[in-house]
Amino acid sequence: MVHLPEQPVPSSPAPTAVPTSADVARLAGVSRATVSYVLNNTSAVRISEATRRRVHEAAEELGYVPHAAARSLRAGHSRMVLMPAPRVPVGPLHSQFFNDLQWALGRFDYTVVQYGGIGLNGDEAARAWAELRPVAVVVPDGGLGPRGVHILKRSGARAVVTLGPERVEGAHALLLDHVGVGHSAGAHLLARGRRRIGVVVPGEPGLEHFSRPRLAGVRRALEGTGATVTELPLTYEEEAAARLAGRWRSLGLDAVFAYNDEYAMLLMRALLDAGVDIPAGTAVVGADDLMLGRLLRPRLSTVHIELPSGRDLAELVDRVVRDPGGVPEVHQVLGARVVHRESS
Amino acid sequence: MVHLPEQPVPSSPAPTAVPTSADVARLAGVSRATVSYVLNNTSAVRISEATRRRVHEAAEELGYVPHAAARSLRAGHSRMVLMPAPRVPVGPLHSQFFNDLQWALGRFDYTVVQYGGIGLNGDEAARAWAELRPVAVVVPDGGLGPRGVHILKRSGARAVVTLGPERVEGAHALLLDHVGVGHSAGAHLLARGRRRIGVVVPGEPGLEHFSRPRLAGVRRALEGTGATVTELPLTYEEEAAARLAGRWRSLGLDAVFAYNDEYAMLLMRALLDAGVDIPAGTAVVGADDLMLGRLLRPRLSTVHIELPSGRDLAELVDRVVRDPGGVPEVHQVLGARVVHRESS
DNA sequence: TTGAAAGCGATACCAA
DNA sequence: TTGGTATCGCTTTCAA
Repeated sequence: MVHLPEQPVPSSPAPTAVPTSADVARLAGVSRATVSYVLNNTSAVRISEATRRRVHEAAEELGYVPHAAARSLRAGHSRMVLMPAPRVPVGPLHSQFFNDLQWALGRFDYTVVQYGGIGLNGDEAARAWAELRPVAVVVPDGGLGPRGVHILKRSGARAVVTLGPERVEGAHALLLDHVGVGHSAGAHLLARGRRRIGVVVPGEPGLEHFSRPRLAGVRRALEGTGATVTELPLTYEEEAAARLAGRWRSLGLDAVFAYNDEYAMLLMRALLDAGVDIPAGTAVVGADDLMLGRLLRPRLSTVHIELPSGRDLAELVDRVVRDPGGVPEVHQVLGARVVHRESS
Repeated sequence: MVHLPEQPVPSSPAPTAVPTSADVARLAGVSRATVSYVLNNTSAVRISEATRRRVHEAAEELGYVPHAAARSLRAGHSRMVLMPAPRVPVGPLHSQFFNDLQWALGRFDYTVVQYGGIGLNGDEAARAWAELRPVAVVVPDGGLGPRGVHILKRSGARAVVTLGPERVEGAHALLLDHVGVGHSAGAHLLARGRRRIGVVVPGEPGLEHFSRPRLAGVRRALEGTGATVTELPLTYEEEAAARLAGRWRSLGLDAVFAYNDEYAMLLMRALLDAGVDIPAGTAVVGADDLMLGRLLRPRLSTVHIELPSGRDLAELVDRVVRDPGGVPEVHQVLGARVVHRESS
């Protein structure tokens, strides 16, 4: 490819290059060093008030904004915390969590960047993230293996924290115990006298990381009780739910753990439309404890999930960044407890 | 602050510094230039197969990952598209849109970064974004003024696209016509014979950018018809909805536009619990056309909102980046159309 | 109090 | 085919 000279046809009013500290220095009639001192309020050096003013005015006039890449290149480190964007449609819980985390890390003077490594998988993605030289990486779902962790650390990441169902060698882990979610639901249904329990498994790709452990949890809760588990594949569509509801009686189930509240709402609607009595005929339990569960009739029983607070995670990140030497910590952070309402 | 020598107490197995292309060159016994040629597959230069292999092996062995900041510093530009994270809790529509956009821009070989300028406001935020020297910026809600646009452009952003209810001087705009959303709802309710129309205004801060125009749209639809508009402040809580429903009869309304589907669900539940007949007594219309609306009984009428496709926006961004000279484009991108179901 | 200059990591020109 | 080297923008030591 041939690079033409910059701005072959200057169509903008002022196709001027973006101002650098050298430009500011020139305009203020000082050296670049002085500009840096003034703009960063370097305390180790005293600059006369007059010079200060001149520099500030020059910077203002030029619309000077420092170049973050150059700065961190020089500094040898940044305060960027990278959080790869999850590739599955994220629920309100997750959004909320991300906002919290962002805010909390901001309090520690970190900058959170959400970066989409779409299309990349495994180590490819880790490499792409490593190029940004983040000081820490918080990885939501299971898209990172031990090799990825190694790559990130090798590239200077002082903290790698995974946030998912299982720990990853070398990284600190906040274990989101989805098995426990399923287990709670299963135990609850069992305690309510249910014996033939369906478990919704979303058909949407990318949700296996959550749905598999939840299913396993139900299984575990039912072990040795004689109660049975039936997998119920279901995509998030009305027709799919209607089809499932249509053959409900033939399934002979007396309860269903519907993966989460949204699937529960979908399925419950279809079941009611099909004349299934809830909870008398079939008990329904969701998960996530969203507002909508309280608005349904019958009110939806659900598994309340306690995500780690953004503050806690931010503190962990900061602690590890300051002392990266320690042994990877593993925290169980997902408190699962059943909120019993009317549907079970 | 005193900088101790790196790694005072090497607790990790190999506290080695992060490898640079110079390290790779040394290990492979070639120059840094050669390393660069090989790793970037520079076509303008031919490197012997043997050298290629040595370089690749060295890079592999060291776990070398290029330094994005250094690269873009040298190159003088990056392909980063910055999208400031919205500061309000984002709905499923928005998440979906962001994912689309990310994917679509990825097709053009851009990299999307979502950056949280939490706590900063106005020009402060713009300056923070400008420090990253993105080639383009896509700003979701109204957090950017003409000054901000100027700062970004001055810092090398070739495309600034706002995505919100009103255009911003100097930036390309995708006008999300929330007035039209309200207008559709109002016109629909009017056509259904309703005359005293309530409009829910969410109490949550940060939603005014959307709720005000929607309200204004309803007002406009009713102009000169004799029908009346009543503002209904409502926070997203069951108790608030119950209180509102409790004084419903005294309000004397025969219809309500509930801001969006989620607020509609909340309010509709409260109204039904209070014995209000829907739609006979009061018609309810939501917006966003979420799945949940179809699952409610009565089925929720809603305003379907057509967001711009990620592809379209990506194309706009790419086009403007390639030719930044043009006059800012303004696109109406929000197709609003009523989906009539049972609640109205 | 200010300036000159080295250097962070990668790339691309020009020589060899 | 490969290597030396200037350069991007910024910070920071060292000298003046």
